Amino acid sequence: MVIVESPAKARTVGQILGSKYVVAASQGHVRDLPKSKLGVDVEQEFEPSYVVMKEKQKLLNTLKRAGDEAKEIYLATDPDREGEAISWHLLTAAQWQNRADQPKRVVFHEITKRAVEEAFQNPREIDMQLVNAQQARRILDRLVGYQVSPLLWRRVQRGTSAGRVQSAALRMVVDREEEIKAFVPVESWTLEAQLFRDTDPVDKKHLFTGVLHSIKGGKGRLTIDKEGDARNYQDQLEDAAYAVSDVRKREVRQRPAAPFTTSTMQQEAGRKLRFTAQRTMAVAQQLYEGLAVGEKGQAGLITYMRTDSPRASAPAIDEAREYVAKRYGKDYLPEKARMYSTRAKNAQEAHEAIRPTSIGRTPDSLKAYLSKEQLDLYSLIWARMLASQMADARSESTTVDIDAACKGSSTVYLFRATGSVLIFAGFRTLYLESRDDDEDGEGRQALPALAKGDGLGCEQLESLQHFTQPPPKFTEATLIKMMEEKGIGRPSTYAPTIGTLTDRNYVEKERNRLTPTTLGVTVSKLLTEYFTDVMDLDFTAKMEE
DNA sequence: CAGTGAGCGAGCTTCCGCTTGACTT
Repeated sequence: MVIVESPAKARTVGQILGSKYVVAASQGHVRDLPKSKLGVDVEQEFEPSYVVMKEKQKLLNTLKRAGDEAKEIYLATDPDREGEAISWHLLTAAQWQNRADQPKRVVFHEITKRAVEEAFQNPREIDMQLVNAQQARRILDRLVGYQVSPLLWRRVQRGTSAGRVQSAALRMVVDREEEIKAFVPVESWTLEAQLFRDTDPVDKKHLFTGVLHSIKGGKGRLTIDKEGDARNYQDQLEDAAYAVSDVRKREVRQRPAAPFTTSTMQQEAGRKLRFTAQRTMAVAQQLYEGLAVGEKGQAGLITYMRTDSPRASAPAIDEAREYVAKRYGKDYLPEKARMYSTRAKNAQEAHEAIRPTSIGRTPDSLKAYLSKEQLDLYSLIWARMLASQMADARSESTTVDIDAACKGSSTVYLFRATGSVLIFAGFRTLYLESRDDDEDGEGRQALPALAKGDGLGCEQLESLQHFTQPPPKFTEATLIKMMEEKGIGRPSTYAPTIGTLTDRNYVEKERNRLTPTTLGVTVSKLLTEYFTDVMDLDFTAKMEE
């Protein structure tokens, strides 16, 4: 008998191993600390007392019976800290440690025939160091959560809660709100000239924008704080003579984004599809478990959706590259396969990236079988994976320096115009990651072909007022991104944690922006004052160490 | 004897991370 965590995974592994094996799923943890009391004896070396989870009792009985009948037992839970602990709990709860034939631990990071077979050729014992690390994590979370929360019931109101992850996330939202409130906008001005080549007709098509950059021969960029200064420059530049003094071009390459992890998928589905993190996960779960597609029956459409790894398996990369070559041609295929690695803190990389189980299953071919939500998310996952193995996009970026010689004085000002033209779309043909800030960025304009010495005309010169902007409020997407960066929470908890913050009435969501409530601010302030260590954003990172 | 109110004790809220399914709307 082989035990994995997820039923869908059990099906796939079962197909790989064949009929001599029974593959069953534990459906996550089967034992935990008791719900109604602390369950940790602080006086006795923090001894935990575990109980079988109520909803898992029947399942555990079934697993135990099947295991007792089996010739051999393989514990094939996920290859991470929690998975190791699940194996140990299964072994202990089913009392298999007394068997003549000890259960063996096997691990694989991808569900391919090769990886699974290799795992079964290299079984090992349960790694108690890893199990103990999990127990420490569990006990610590319980101590913080179950001892600090009651304090809030007494001091603030009943039903409130605190915890290592939720309180750190709450603090980020509260701190951000404070930054926004304390923000003092700083005024600045720019001078923008609408220019044209003096051999061109003066119409909208031939105009381009140059921005006052510096005084020729002076050092550093000109900064203009006040309207009066801007007007002064504008007066000096009245009827100035403009001419190109320098043209610089360089090629800019843009690389595709890595295949999805849970965090990046939640962010991107939030931005592009307006899904909440919870919605994204529910739909992804449906795609993972598979749907009746065509005549082949049930098929898992994507790999596992709770992962912190952007790495795709070698066969999946090969398949994507073949598809790119065939559909887009050789120009769109990088010479070597692209490899991606995680930047996230505390990543355990137990699973692959989130990708289609078969690139050949195009979104178009699934249209008839999927709901709109399923199809939208699948299309995103499919395109993201394929694009990750496509060639860079290449643009030519041009910087033009323009002399503006003032009439009636010897002063020459330097204007600068920047432009960018896409030369080769590469992966952008298929997929472009959206950004959190809406601004498209300057310098995207297409410039006319300019050369040193070209005379220019100025159609219009205007002074523009600007203010520095406060940091933006968090959205679900940006909060999840920040949590992952700081190593707060795990793929399985990003969405539920945001749920907790809203359930507790700590934050409110309005037009996708997260704002702390009075209650949220009160709780965060109180915790920060009295539990500085727990509220320290580095607490989790330090715990990992 | 019925109604009222003070006083006391028991039970409840709560964590994070792994998983799906039962249940409600």
